Amino acid sequence: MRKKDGKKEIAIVEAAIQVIAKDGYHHAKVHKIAEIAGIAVGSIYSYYDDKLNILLSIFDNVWKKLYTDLAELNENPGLNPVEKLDRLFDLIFDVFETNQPLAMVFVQEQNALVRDHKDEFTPYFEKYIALGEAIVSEGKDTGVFRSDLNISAFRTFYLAGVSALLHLWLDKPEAMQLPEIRVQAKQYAKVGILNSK
Amino acid sequence: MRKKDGKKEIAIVEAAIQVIAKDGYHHAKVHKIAEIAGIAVGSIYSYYDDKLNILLSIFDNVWKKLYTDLAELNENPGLNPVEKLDRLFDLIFDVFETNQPLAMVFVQEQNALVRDHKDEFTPYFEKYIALGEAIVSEGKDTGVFRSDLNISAFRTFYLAGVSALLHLWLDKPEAMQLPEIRVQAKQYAKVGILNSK
Amino acid sequence: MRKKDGKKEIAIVEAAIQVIAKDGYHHAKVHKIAEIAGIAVGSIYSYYDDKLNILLSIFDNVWKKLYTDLAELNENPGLNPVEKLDRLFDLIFDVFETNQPLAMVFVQEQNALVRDHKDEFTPYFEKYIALGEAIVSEGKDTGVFRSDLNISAFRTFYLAGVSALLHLWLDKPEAMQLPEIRVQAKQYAKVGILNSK
Amino acid sequence: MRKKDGKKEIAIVEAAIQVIAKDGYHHAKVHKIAEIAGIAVGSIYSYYDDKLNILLSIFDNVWKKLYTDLAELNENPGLNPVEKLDRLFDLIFDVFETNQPLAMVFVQEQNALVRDHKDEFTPYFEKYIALGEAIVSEGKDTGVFRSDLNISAFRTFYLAGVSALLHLWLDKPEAMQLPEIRVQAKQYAKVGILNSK
DNA sequence: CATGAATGAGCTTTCATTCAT
DNA sequence: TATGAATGAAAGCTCATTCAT
Repeated sequence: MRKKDGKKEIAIVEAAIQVIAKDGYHHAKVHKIAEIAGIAVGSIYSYYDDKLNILLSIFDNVWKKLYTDLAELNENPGLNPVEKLDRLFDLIFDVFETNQPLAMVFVQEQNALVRDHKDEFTPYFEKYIALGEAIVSEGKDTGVFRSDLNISAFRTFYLAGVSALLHLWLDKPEAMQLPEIRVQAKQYAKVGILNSK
Repeated sequence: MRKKDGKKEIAIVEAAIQVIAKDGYHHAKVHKIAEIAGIAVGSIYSYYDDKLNILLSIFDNVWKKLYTDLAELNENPGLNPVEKLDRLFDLIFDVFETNQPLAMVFVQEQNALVRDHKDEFTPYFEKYIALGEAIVSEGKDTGVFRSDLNISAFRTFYLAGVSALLHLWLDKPEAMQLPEIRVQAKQYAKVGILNSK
Repeated sequence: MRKKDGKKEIAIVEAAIQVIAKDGYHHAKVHKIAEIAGIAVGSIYSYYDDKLNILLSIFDNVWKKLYTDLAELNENPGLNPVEKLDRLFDLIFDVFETNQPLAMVFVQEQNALVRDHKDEFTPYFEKYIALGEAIVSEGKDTGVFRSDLNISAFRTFYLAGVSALLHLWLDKPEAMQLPEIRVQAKQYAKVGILNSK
Repeated sequence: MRKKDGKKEIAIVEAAIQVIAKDGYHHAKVHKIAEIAGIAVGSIYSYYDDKLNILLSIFDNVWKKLYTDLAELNENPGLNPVEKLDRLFDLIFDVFETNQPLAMVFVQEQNALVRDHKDEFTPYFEKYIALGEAIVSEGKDTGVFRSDLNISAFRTFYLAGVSALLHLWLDKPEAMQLPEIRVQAKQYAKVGILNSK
C-alpha cells in the first residue's frame, strides 16, 4: 500500500530522507523518522507497509522525475545527441542540487537496494536507463559518438561517476562548487581528459 | 598444543567475503561465516575483535595491495602518465577479475564503511588516492592531460566508474567480458566518447 | 493506545527482586524477570536502560525510603540520641520485615554493586550515612556516647551487623524471631555484651 | 581434585586472590589468573577442577587457619572468655592485616559463595562457628556475658561487623589505622557505646 | 485514522573449559 | 604435566511491527 500526495506521506518521506541521509538505511530508526515527521510511529504504517517501502518510495519519486524530465527533453526535436547528453547530466545535478539529503540517500542506498529488492524497485529506473541508452544509441548511429562505444558500459560508468561526484560534493560542499563539477563531468564524457591540442 | 598458523585467519576472511558478497555486511551472520570457514563462532573472535573488523581487514588487504602495486608501477621511469593511468586501471581490474566475491564486497560496502567508520578505515586508501592524484598531476604538468582538469573530481569520477563497471560485470559476467570493459574504461578516460574523426 | 501507568514498572521491580533474591544478580536472567513480571523481555527495556539499572533502582527505592524516614525521625525534637539510634535500627528492620526477598537483595548485592558502580549508586545512600553519623555525633557531643567513639567505624560496624542479622533471619526465619533480633541488636550497640551487674 | 602444597598451586591461588580482589569473582577471568600466575590457562585445570574450586580453596585455607588458631587459643587454660573473645578478634585482624587482597575476597565473596555452594563450602567454617559460639557460651555460663545474650545472633552480628571494618579499612587504608579499628571493635562487643560514667 | 506501549525473534559477543600436541 | 588454540552454549539487548484504545 503506497499512498500519495497527502501531507503526512510527504512529511514521512522528507523525514525519512533526512534520517537515512544521516545514518544510512540500516541504522535509520523508524521512531526517529516518526518523531521528525511529527507523528506517531504507528501512523507511518498507515501510509507505508514497512520501513523498506519508504525507501522504495523515495527512489520511485526520484526516478519518476528523472525519467519524466528526460522523456520530455528527448521529445525536443531541436536537440542533437550531444546536447541531449549534456542536458541529461544537468537533469541529474538539478534534482540533487537543491536537496542534499536526497542526494545522499541516492548515492548511498541505491546499490544495496537494487541488490536486495530488485523486483520491488521502481520501474522508472529501467525506463530511464532504456531511454538514456536510446539517446546514446542515436548518437552512435548518427556518427557523433564513437562506433565502438559499448552503450551499456557507458551509461553504467557515467551514472556512477556522476553519483560519486555528487557524493564528493556532499562531503565537502565548500571544496568544490557544483557548477564546476558539472562542467568537468560533461567534458569527461565528451572529450576525455587528454589535451586535444 | 595446536599452533596458530595463518590458515584460520585466511579461512575466516574468505568465508566472510563470500557471505558479505551474497548478503551484504548487515545481513551477514557471524555464525554463517564461521560455518563456511569450518570453525566455531568463538574462534573468529580470537582473530578479529568483532564483525566490523573482519570487513575492515578485507578492505585493508585490498587497498594495501592496490597501493603497493601502484607504488611499484609509479617507480618505473619508463612510463609516461598516460601509460601509468592505463596500468592503474589494469591493476584494479586484475585484483578483482579473479575474485568476484571480493569485487562485490568492494563495490557494495566501501561507501557505507567509510561513512560509518572513517577513522578505522585502512590508511592505504588515503595513500592510494594521493598517489593516484600525483600521477594525474604529473600528467597535467607535462601537458599530456587537459590543464583545466580537476584532479580530485577526476579520480572520484573514474574510480566510481570502474567500480560500477565491475558491478555490471558481476551482475551478468556472461553479458560483457572483462577485457572489453577494460578497453572501454580506458578510452572514456583518455579520449571520451566523441568520434575524433 | 495503551497508557503507561506505573503497573508494569512495579511488576518489573518486584519480579527482579524475586529473581535476584533467589539467584543473585549475576545469575538472574532478564527473560526470567520478564516472565515473572508477566510481560515481554523487550518491555523491560522501555522502563529500564538495562539489567543493571533495575538493580540500581531497587537500591534507590530502599535508600530513599530509609533516608526519608530517618530524616523525619531526626526532626522530632523530643528524641535524644539514644532513642534516635533505637528508632534508626527499627526503621531498617521495618523495611525488610515485610519483604524478605528485598532484604535478601539488600544483604547480598549492596557491596558488589557499590564496588562496581559507585558513581551510579543512589545518592540517598550517602545522605543516609551522613545523617546517621550526625545522630551519633550528637550523642557524642552531649556526652551520652563514649567520647573515644570513632563514628565512621561505628556506623560501618553496626550497619553490617544489622544486615547480617537480617540475613540470618532470612536463612531460617523460624529459628529466630525478628523482634528478638531487634532487641539484641539494640543492646549490642548500647551496652555491649558484658554483664553490667 | 584439590591438590596442595605445590609451587604452582600456590601461584594460582595467589594470582586468583589478586584478580578476584580487584574484579570480583564473576568478573575475574581465568586467563588473567593464569597470566599472573605465570602459567598457561590449561594448567590451572590440572590443579583445580574449575574456577569455582579455586575460590572454594581460598576460603578453605582461610577458615582452616582461623579455626586452627582459634582451637589452639581455646586450649589455653589461662584465658577467661573475655580474653578469648579479645584474641578471637585479633586472630581475624591478624590474618588479613598482611594480606589486603585476601581480605577483600573474604569480605566480598563469602556471602554469595555460601549461598550458591553451601554444600561445597569448607567444613572449617562450621567448625569455626561452633567453636566461637562455645567460647561465648562459656562466657554466658560463667556469668561474664549477659544471660539474655543470643549466641547465634551475637556471632553473626560481630563477624559481619568485623568484616565490614576490614572493608572500610581496605577502601581507604590511610583514613583509619587497623590498630585503632581493633580497639573499637573490641569495645563495641564488650561495653557497647554508652558512656559508662 | 491516530496513538505509542508492548512485543519477541534474532543477533553479536563472552569466556570457562577442553584436548590435540 | 604443560600448553593455548579452539570450542559453543548462553545471555543481554535492539527495533521493526502490531494492535488495543
